[in-house]
Amino acid sequence: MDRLWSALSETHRRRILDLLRDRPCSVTELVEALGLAQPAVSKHLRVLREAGLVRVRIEAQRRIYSVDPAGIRALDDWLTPYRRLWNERLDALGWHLDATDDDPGHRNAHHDHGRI
Amino acid sequence: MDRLWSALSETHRRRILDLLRDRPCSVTELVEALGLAQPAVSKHLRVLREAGLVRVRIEAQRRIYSVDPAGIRALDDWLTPYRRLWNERLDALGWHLDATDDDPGHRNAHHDHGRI
DNA sequence: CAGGAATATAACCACAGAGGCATATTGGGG
DNA sequence: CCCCAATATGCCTCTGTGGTTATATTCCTG
Repeated sequence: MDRLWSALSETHRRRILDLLRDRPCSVTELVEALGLAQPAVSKHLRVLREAGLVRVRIEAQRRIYSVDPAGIRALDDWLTPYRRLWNERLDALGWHLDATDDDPGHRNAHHDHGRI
Repeated sequence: MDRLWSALSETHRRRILDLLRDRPCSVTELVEALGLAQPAVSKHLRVLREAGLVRVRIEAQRRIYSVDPAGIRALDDWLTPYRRLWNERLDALGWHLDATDDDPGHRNAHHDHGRI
């Protein structure tokens, strides 16, 4: 878990994920997109790989990297218990009940946060 | 956004969030729970606050900290475009459709991941 | 109003990690 | 088989940051 977070804490690595979300890329492509030296990018990719956030497919001398859903999944799992929390608070405070809400039934739940 | 991730990259800070998710706590309570020195905890709390992850309520000399949904919300938003991705991959590969799935209707859904 | 409890801030130290350059490695093409 | 292209790894440096101790601040209590 620690690896996951520390991998994601870096701007360039999040940028890499953004790029890979679009389409799988070779290292060279990423180097060009990021404006970093190639070794730096390779290192970032290593970190991302060890965190379960990207995968490699070897294709001749090219390494084609793509997002590994496992890592994202882990992050989502971590987030789950908190999501409940912010749903409660949102309607408790009468905030923006926008359309991005996945779970429409929840906002009507009787929120008795009795322990506070 | 950078602040958010760097705040979350630290184990103790994530632990603090875990604790606060249960109930709001004073600094001293957190100090005891974490086994860290008080100044260290105060610094972590500062970082979490500036990242929009916790809030403070002043109560006499006590500072009562609690989770600020805003930060969690931001993280969730970041995750959104990726969630689509791993949904596609999961059923494309016929992976573990375990019981942790929040959305029971989904696993039976006819998964036409037409765009990949 | 003095004393102490609760918390924040400052100064300092130590270590992790991000970046750069040089080099090793691997695979393909002439 | 040799050379080049693509990528990884090693080594070094430097900045960022987490931890500690000491001190400032704030507010209740006797």
